[in-house]
Amino acid sequence: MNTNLREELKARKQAYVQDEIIAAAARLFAERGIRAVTIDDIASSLGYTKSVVYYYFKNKNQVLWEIFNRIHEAWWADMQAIMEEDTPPDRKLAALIRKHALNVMDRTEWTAIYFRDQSELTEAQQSTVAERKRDFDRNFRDTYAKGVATGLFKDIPPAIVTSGIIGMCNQAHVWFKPGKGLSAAEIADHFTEIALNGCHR
Amino acid sequence: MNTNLREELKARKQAYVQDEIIAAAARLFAERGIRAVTIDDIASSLGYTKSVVYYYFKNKNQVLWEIFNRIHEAWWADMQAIMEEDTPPDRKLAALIRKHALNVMDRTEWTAIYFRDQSELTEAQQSTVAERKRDFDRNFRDTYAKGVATGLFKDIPPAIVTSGIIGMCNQAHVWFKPGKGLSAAEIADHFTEIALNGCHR
DNA sequence: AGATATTTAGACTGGAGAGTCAATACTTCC
DNA sequence: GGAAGTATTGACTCTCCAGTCTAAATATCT
Repeated sequence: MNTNLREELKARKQAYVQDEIIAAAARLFAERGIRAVTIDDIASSLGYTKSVVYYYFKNKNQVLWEIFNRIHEAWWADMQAIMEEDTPPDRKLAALIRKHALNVMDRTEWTAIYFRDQSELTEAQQSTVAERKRDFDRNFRDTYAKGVATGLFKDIPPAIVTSGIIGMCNQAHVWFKPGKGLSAAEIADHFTEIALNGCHR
Repeated sequence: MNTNLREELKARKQAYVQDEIIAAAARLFAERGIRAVTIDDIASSLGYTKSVVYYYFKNKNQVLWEIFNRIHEAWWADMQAIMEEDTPPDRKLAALIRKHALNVMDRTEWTAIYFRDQSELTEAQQSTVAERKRDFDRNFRDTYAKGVATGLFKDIPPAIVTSGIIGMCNQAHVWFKPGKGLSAAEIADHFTEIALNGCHR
């Protein structure tokens, strides 16, 4: 009778284990790259056997794809929130940069996987990623272009400026170590300052 | 009798084929990542069989390591030349940025491999790479620090500023496509301008 | 308790690919 | 022409790993 309730409970429990597996996989993938990580590695890093992973995921690709989806969901939600604010281009750009820098440093593993293992996705998945990336970049670009139009920013091709700025943030995943040196927030602030200063008219 | 001459000729010929193999490997590695490229792939992209590659290289790792060495040699030589010039910090930093941006865009494959496949090297090779990277970064950092000391640059931790700037250049390997949009030189100039403007006091 | 649904273990298959080896082709030199 | 040195081939081995399958263990419900 309570079959609905049971299904729900089951789903919640499964979601929990899936999260666990994804987190473990992300750690390993980021460190060594997908191809160098076996399903056994993922499982045994959690004290499970391979079969458990295959019980919760269809195959290796699905684990990876889930990671990509989570990256996107998190980044995109944050970006949407900022885009909806009614602020002038310079403040909006500052917010975008700061948030992106923080996101990268908050989850350096995700960023590492995103850049390193994109080619391991299927063609279809890769197009989806490309599309999402276009949307992401466009928000940066449009914000910059608006700033140029209102005389706030230097008249440099928006695609170049924003690619540079986004790149500055992205690469932080390589060198940023939490707990060493400046905090993520401090670094994000510096980056924002440098970038805005750099393109301010 | 002309054994010296012959050895030399042989060496030159072998070096030529090795270059060919390395170039082919670099193209493939950059596109798909080391683990996804077989020795057969490399060989047959040149019309050879696997054995030819094994005739010229001990194993897959040596091909990769040779690529890393060439990246380093090229980048380091360029950097040395700039460091030896007797110019003020701001002009020196500008030259470093411009050159690095150009190097990245000139050989996007190399940069892709450098960032993506570093973990495929042996421990010892990885330490060597880390050491070289430290030297590379130090030149940027010291130049910036000098600029701060002479009041040219903002007083932001040099490691942060320069990591940001280097990152901006590095990431260009992901999106730069020669022949599309601005040229590498134009982009390098814009980056230099943005960066210098960004940290100028 | 016992029936049913869910989760885990472990053994197995099949394919792919790194690296080896012995045999063959091609060059160069005398 | 033939001997020594150089380059190339293709068949073979051996290991590793993704993914499957069956059976066992555990939890849940009545």
